[in-house]
Amino acid sequence: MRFTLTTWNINSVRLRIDLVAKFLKSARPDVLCLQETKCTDDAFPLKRFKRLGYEHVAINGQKGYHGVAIVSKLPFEASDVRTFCGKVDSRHISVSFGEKAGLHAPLVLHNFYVPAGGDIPDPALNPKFEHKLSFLDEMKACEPLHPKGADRHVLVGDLNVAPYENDVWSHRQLLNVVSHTPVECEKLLAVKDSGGWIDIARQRIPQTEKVYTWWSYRAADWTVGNRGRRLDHIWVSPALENAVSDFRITRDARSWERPSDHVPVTAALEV
DNA sequence: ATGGTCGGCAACCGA
Repeated sequence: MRFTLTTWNINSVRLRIDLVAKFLKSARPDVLCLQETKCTDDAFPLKRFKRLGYEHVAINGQKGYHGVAIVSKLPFEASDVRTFCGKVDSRHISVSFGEKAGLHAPLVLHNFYVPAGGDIPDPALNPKFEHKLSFLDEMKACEPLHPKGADRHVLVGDLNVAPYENDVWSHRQLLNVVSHTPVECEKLLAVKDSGGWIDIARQRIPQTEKVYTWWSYRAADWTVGNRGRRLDHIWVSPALENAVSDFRITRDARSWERPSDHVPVTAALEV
């Protein structure tokens, strides 16, 4: 069975619901993981998703900030929410798929929105950067993010870190810019390695090739110089390493009308 | 070298 999923930081699901609909009508992933929905659960545009054929929805929203959701054509067995760093921020939601979705074995999907970390890359001066580093440390220590041998787990989201040299437009110029500083890159890779996760973008695209999923709003023309970063990730557990049959970044979405600064990232898994 | 733009929500905060 082919299982397709997309992760997309939508930067307000209510404002951009028409863009989401446009994407879903064309790409038709089984599952869409959203970050920065920026609304409470009762304000989430449920009906619109249901009309689009995404009847199964798990939401962890909050007013004005953050917020994550998983919308799906396939039914879940269960969903769960975790908190990090002793805050109530809505930055995680997970669901499990199984028999109801037609799967012969369970598949667990985690959707994360890691703190951006503010501007100053010094945890002593910037509490937001300190929060980001602590969040990554807690992810590393989080037992459910350590899949065992045959576990079929997927972790996606806006992880707000571009860990490798060619995940940013200029490694040299971004070394001291939050999202690509050595300390946070090391911590993100420690999360990945502690769970044995496989970063499927880099499984499928050579490390020598530039790959981006985000382009800043702070440029008159985002295409000039192609100054992007790879902040959005899809990781799979070792049991799914050979199950990945497709990976794509919908770069066009950055030029849609009133776009998010992030674009959809999609994978297909043979499960 | 610096500042540049968004969205939420109604003055700035977070990104």
